[in-house]
Amino acid sequence: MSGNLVTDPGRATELAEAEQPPSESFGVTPSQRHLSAGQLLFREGAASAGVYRLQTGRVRLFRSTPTGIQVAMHTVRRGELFAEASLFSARYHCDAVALEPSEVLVYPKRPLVQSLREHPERLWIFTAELARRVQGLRSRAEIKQIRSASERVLQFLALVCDASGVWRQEGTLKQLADDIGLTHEALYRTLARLEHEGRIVRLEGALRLRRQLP
Amino acid sequence: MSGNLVTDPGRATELAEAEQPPSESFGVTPSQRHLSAGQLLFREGAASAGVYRLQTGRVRLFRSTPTGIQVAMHTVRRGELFAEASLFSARYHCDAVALEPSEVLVYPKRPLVQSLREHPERLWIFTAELARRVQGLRSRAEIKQIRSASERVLQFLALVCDASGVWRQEGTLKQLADDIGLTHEALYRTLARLEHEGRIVRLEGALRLRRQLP
DNA sequence: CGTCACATTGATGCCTCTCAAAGCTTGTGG
DNA sequence: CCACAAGCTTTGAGAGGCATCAATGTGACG
Repeated sequence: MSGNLVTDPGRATELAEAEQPPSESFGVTPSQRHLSAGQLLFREGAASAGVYRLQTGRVRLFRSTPTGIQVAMHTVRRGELFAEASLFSARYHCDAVALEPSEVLVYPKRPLVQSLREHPERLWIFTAELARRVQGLRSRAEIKQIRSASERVLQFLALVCDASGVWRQEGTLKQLADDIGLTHEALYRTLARLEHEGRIVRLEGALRLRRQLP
Repeated sequence: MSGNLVTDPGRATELAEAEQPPSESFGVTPSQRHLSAGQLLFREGAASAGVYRLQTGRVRLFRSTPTGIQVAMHTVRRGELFAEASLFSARYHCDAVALEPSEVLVYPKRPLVQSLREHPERLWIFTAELARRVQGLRSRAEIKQIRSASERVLQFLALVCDASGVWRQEGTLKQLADDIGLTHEALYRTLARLEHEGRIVRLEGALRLRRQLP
């Protein structure tokens, strides 16, 4: 029944949102936009203009609360789609600010909505990407809930490694530390300890998880 | 263009996934299923049978990793839809186990996919719910990243309170502690301290955030 | 009235953050 | 080709904060 429109993201991609292939344009040709550090992309309450995909740099979503506090909602990662909810709402629900010089793709709202409406199979693909993102966010949240640094690292590796237990790092270990919510010092110490305990092996630009003996 | 199909979830619901109204059936009549504590709902690799909504109890999603470790992917909350990704995949990507006696609604896959395919407006609503969930998960993840217990509580309150700064608690404080990733002791202490410092007011079944003077 | 779960407070210890410093790699410019 | 800067990597010392264990109070419910 599902036929050729079924998209199976596979197992290894769930935490690797940032590594997804350029992916669909959903029938819309996006325009590119450059943001300098500190520049505002959109403001809470403004009419929603579209959906964005971050190509390079970093963008943070803020929300101003009734009591005047600014709450960070999310820090967008490279390759990630954001402000999807603006498709279903007339206005943005948060501010978006570039933390560094950044490049974003803009999918203008009207054409995108029209495209998704007129081509249900595109909407299906869009929905599939959202469902995948929900999965990824859930596992990420679960990982960050773990208190122990070593347990957190081990579970992260278990989740993203391939069949032979190897995880090939994309960026720096410092970035990894940030990803899993540790300071870089804590991560370095933890990796050193785990290797000393024989639970992982450190390779050139990669980590290998060793199967524990019972 | 978007017309009457646009669904605007509003501001206050983003962290309150569990409090969403019974919501759509997406054109499918779900069946109910009871799970006893420890019972397996579905297993990784099994043919995906449908999508679920947890009514009462607790369900946890696990994943067996290549190295044999079990990783907790997510703990489902009351009212939450889960296993949505199974719509786009032939097989489940994780195990689902009831932690307590639980009631789930089952939306069988075939009819649901057919319904969503034949009625794009239902798919649109389904997508909107997913987009909302992405928002909610993001803010929740951001909240949990905050180290300081008092900051975490304050940001949570700032995010979910109404215009007058009041948050009406739905369950127990113990549940709140679990939601925001604190032990209940730490939460009680934090609330006591925040009230003593004059930053919040504790009401009957509610908390009020006091606007800070500059 | 007894049980059970939530609410609250106390004492202790461990773990991670923080600050600090040094080695190492990479890139740039003179 | 060398020197310098910048960022990542690594290790050290100290402290603060939250988890943990423990005990008591309190309210609901049968």
